[in-house]
This record gives sequence, C-alpha cells and structure tokens, in this order.
Amino acid sequence: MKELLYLKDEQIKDFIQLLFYAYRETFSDPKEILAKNSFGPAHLRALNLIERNPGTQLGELMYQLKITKQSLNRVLRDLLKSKMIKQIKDEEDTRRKNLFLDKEGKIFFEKIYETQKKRIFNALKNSEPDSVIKFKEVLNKIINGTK
Amino acid sequence: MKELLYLKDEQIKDFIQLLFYAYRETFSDPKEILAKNSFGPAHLRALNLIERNPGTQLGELMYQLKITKQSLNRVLRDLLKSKMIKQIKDEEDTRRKNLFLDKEGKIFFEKIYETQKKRIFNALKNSEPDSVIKFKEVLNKIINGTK
DNA sequence: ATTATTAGTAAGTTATATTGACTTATTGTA
DNA sequence: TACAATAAGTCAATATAACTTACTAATAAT
Repeated sequence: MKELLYLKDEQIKDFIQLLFYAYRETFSDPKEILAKNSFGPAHLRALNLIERNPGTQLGELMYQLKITKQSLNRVLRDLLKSKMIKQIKDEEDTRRKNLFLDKEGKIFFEKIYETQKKRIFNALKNSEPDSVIKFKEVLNKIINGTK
Repeated sequence: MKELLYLKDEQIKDFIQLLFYAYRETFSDPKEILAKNSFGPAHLRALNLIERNPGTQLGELMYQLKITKQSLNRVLRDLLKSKMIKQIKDEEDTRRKNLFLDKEGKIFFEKIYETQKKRIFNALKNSEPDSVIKFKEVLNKIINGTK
C-alpha cells in the first residue's frame, strides 16, 4: 500500500464525523414543514426516492432504504392517505404498482426541496465546477465501496 | 444570482440522495460489531464524538448530537456499565464530568473504526490531495450553511 | 397445476427519541 | 452569606420508526 501521508487516520476520522453532520443538517432542514403534515424523516426519505425515481416500486424502495416491507408500508399508507403519492398498476406486470408523486405531493416536495436546496446550493456555488464533479465522485466511491 | 449552469436542481437533488447513502453506508459498516455488545447506532455516534473530542462533557454531546439529556443518558449508562468510557471530574468545575474512552473502549473503537476506515480510505486513495481537501471544504460548507 | 413473486396486513417487540417534572451538587453573584 | 444558575442525573409516560413472524391475495412464470 502506498504511503499517502495526507490520508491519515485523523483525517479519515474527521470525514466520518463530517458525513454525519452533513447528512443530519441537510435532512433536518424540512423538519417543520414535514411536522405540519405529521410526517417524519421516514416519510422524507421515501418522498426523496420517489421524486428521484418516478415509477419506482415497493420492492425497489425496500432495497434502497434497507427497511422492511412492514416498516415501509406505514409510511406509504400515510403518504397515500394524504394524496402525496399515487400508485399506478404496471401494465406489463399488474402485480407491480408504480409509485409517483401526486399533484399535491409535487407541490409539497418542492417546499421541502427548497429548504434543502439552500444549504447545498450555498455550499457549492463558490466551488469550481471541477470541485463539484470531484465531490460527487468521492461520494459515489464511498457509497459503492470500490476497492 | 449568477447562472451556474452546472448547478441545476437535478444535480442538487442528486447530492441530497448521495449524502443519504454515503452516511448510511458508512455508519452501517460497524453494525455487527456493535450488536455483539448490544449497542446500536446511538452508541456509535456517542463513541465517535468522545473519541474525536476526549474530555468532552454531557452538555457538549447533547449539543453536537442534538438529542436530549434523557436520551443521551441511556446511551452513556450503557457505555459506562460496559467500561467503554470513563468519567473524570473536571478539576476547575467539579460539576462537570469529562468523558474519555476507557482502555477497553479504545480497543473497541479501533475495531469499529477499521470497518469504517476501509470505505473512506478506498474512496479517497485514488483521489488527488487537492480533491480530498476540496471534498472536505464542501462538506464543511454544507454543515455550516455559509450564505 | 404448481411455484414464485409482489404487494399488503396484523400482532407483538425493541431501540431511540421525546416532554415534563424532579433531585443533587456545585458555581457564580447580589 | 443567601440565592440563582448551571451541570449532571433520574423517573415516568409517550411517540416514532424500526424489527420479526406469520399470514392473505393477486398475478406471473414454469
């Protein structure tokens, strides 16, 4: 293993802490808006994923969120009841139900997103395009655990 | 506001998702080791902070973790009972109790850290020093919410 | 026709957090 | 010195979000 002197344990331990804070702050921003509808962080995580992947299905959400069907069901039931999301049967396999943001859900999500956007946008706006690309690369490498 | 064409909503929404995954994966790595001692993610967060800030106090942990004293107390009680951490009265203000990893705690933390280190190290090792520095800068900006 | 898959539900449990109301010890101050 | 403020700790009740186990129903694939 190469000696990467700038990559000491202290540095890496710092990154672990920074990741914790960055995640927590970003996902705390929409707390008040969510609370008005009696939603919590679990609802936010589901909404985020459905917005990013329109037409996704229950099984896919389970996999992405790493939670069980029973746990996810509570959240989806809440979101369906308040018309934030809608289910549309898949045409090719009618067992599957594709999930989309409903009209009201799109408006609601934009409100949520505005609070999160500020934080990320302000962090990135003074960075060069190159830094943003590299930041994304590193995040992806952390997630995928490339050896 | 300048038109930063590379900083579109789609890009920012991606970052929000990436932050979620990066945090979750990094903090999932030590799950099995923690479970052996009946510890959960809350214990890990406390251990991480105490290791990074030896001598920190209850009030400081409450502030950093954004949880209540009652909630933190359960976690600290568990960690004290199993000799992972120790409390030493502050000499200047004996109301305060400084928190440190105990001998066993240091060994335990190293085991935990090894699992987290792999992920971060592998993500950073192929990056240039400059990228690592910029990555850290962006994370700090996200946390501190610089306008 | 049988098996596998996808979605959904129910009951009971656990972990983590909350609020509110206290106690105890110590420090700082009027 | 008496009093208020601070730091730590506890007890009780509650809420949220997750879990396991065990089912049902509809549809698809073999």
